[in-house]
Amino acid sequence: MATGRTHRPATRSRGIPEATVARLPLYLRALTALSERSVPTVSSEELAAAAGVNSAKLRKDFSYLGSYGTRGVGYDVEYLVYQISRELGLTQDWPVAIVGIGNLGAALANYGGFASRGFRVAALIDADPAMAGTPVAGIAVQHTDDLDRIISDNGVSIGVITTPPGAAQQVCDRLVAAGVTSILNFAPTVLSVPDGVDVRKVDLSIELQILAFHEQRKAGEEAAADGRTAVDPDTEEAPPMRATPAGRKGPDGDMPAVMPA
Amino acid sequence: MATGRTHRPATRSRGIPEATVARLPLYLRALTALSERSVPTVSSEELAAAAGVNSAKLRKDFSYLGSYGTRGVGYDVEYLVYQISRELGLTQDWPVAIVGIGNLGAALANYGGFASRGFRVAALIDADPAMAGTPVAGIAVQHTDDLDRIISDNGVSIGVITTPPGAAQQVCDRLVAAGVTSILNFAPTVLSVPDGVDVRKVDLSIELQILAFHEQRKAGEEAAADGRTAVDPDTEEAPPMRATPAGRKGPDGDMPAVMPA
DNA sequence: CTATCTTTGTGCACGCGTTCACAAAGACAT
DNA sequence: ATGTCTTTGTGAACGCGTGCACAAAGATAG
Repeated sequence: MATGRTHRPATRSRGIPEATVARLPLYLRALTALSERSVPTVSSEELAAAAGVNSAKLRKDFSYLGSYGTRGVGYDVEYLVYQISRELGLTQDWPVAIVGIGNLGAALANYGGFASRGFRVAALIDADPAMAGTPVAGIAVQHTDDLDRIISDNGVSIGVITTPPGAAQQVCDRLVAAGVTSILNFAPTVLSVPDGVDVRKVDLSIELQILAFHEQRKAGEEAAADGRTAVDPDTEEAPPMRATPAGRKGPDGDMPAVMPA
Repeated sequence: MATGRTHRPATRSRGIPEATVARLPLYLRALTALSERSVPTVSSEELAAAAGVNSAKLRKDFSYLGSYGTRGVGYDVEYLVYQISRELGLTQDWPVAIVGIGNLGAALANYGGFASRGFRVAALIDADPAMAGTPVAGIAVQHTDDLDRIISDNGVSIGVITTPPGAAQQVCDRLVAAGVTSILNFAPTVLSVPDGVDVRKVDLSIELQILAFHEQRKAGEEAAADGRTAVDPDTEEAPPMRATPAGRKGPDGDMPAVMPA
């Protein structure tokens, strides 16, 4: 830039769209790969392809961070890596606590991708007294009773919940009370938290159900296109009408057969 | 290639918005809980609260499925459970194959929430010959060489990828070639697939980075509100200017120090 | 049957995010 | 210096999703 404009356009900094924030890690990953291959610069077109997004979208996203590109050339890889890292807050250390060391919790503790970007598994917490002291991924599991102290002592502000659904809200409350203000929830439960606390949820079951919806739709369309009997759910109707006013579902649990008058 | 076609107006079927589809599993979960408590009917207000959404949004979502409520009363729980299950395609069996039986893959195989809704782990596949035959979650792991046959024999149309990032695209290609049309990707990679194949990604690292962004922002605002030195990233500037035109990042891997003229 | 009360279903307006399309900016060659 | 060529940065239009607010529908009571 001619005038070396490194200053924010006033209130612009607070206005990074959420959708853009969600894509920054994607760009960062692609840029890191380029960096490792010692590629000095990339065009928006190339980077967009690597990140799997539209190039116009990418340019607009970067424009929110400031103008870090050079027209006619592209973006400097190393510089962008730094800028995005800084914007995402990855230049600092983020101690993370995982609560609920079952199959999933243990897998996450062992997951390499975790530590790779400034996130450090600072503590593993479980409600089972028998697990206390057991090392998982090289870290001794601690008991829930000490949750408060553990969070405080380690300065944890990001908590990961991998408990059974029944315990999630309670654990969440305790984490928040202890000072955690960001939560990544793997339990299939809707967590309620006070203002100022961010919750992001990862739900395998929901993802699969969304895929199933599209899968079913594809199957229906395909059958229709083949001239065969459509399997389209809207055509297939024949829903279960009322059985008995007090009818309950069977022990199976998922195939009801009741409907109001 | 990725340019794809433009003649796909998002959701084409009976016009159920994608955002609505993503919420249906949420409603279903809340409804199932009510069903287990033998609650006969719910109002949109109650159900919305249980699902953590706005009641108007919920009503509008349901309106896309048809009018299944009764004014002045609410919705019949059992009936709604069935309607949503049917719409999502959960009344049928979905055999799922998990490829990459490491920490995460094994955890998923053991995850109970998987089988709970019509999804059945039909096969576990791994590239390590030493794992072949080893039972995980009661299922013998099979070798990647037989991927094609395994998918076909079990009629798998949904695949879950939990391999290291380097192998993900290759595994994806093989799954698609074998007939899989829906993929749930846990590997931190952008998968490219032909039209007609749906991919959903679950990325722990990205979720954490998004949380870190907001966490950093909160910390900055709080500091500013306290009248102390702001930690606002845009104020903190002092970016790394050019080092040497050929300067590369250190072995550490994340703190570059280069910038173009 | 009429009146009142509850709750659904939806028309409408608004805001966010995406995409197009192009002018401006800079590199590079002559 | 001038011209050409490449690529960024962004104004503007568009479409989707959200939430308000209310009329219509039905239950319920008298």
